Amino acid sequence: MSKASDLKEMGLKATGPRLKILNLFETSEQRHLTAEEVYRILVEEHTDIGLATVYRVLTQFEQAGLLVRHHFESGKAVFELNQGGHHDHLVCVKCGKVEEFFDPEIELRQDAIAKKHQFQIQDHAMYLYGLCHDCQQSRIGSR
Amino acid sequence: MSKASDLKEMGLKATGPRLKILNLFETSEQRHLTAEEVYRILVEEHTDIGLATVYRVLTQFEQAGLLVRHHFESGKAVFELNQGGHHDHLVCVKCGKVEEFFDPEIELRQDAIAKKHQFQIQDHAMYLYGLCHDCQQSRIGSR
DNA sequence: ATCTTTGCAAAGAATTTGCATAGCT
DNA sequence: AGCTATGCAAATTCTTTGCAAAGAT
Repeated sequence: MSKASDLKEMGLKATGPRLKILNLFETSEQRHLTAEEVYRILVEEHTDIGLATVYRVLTQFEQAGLLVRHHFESGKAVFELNQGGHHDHLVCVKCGKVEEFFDPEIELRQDAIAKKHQFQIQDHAMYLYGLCHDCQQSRIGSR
Repeated sequence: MSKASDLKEMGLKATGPRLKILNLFETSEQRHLTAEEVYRILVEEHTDIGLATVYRVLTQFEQAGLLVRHHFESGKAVFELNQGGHHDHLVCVKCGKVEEFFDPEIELRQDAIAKKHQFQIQDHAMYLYGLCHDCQQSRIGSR
């Protein structure tokens, strides 16, 4: 019942679609999912939830701080569970794999830069795009 | 005639629309422009160029390495002149102002991280979102 | 003259919204 | 019961494409 009460605390009723989508993020081995991917997984699981609902729920969860929305260079929004700590991303442009990292040195430099520019930072993101280890081997179109 | 020959070198004919769009990026005080903004400026300048052409030319210029395309969190693509040196961005979430910076220390850390994760980096981007100096004063919705 | 580019309108992809029905509490 | 959430289809927003007419070399 913890999930249900989590939702209620943020003014969201504990409905089937919401619980399922939240559960999906908590159990999927892929931490980073697009709306379409969430939808497709739900459909495959015989769980019929409309795509519009997926979009609505993802947005609500983002506003509630449960999920974080990212904009990789694909044009589609990608969501991941907000587990507190900030981190940045390595994105494989070939297979789509995403790895996370956190570098305190970079964070410090960011703060210093913001101060120098008199910017009051609210959020920040860093993306490194390239080929992951696996995709460096077979250079010609695997995937 | 330099601009025209620049274009020809990359296999693009030196047409009016292309020269005008290139010139716009070279002279506008706003370095970062969306396709719509380019289109709007051209329309205001009595220069009638179709929106589709703006999109096509921007994409061609990006592929030719003349422009760089960014995806800030807005959902719209933003273009800027490629002047060689890589740099990152501070983006004001209130007024939209964009400031650029380059930090060698951060670049070094990024390389180290990529190596550790065995990623072969092709591109990278860092965005700091927040309030610029001007927008910190009047906290309640200017613009 | 030939091959490229443009404009317009239509098509597409991602996401949002209106509204009647179904679901929580 | 009463108010919120969902599903579906239509609407939006950003961007791309097809095709005939105009432009560049």
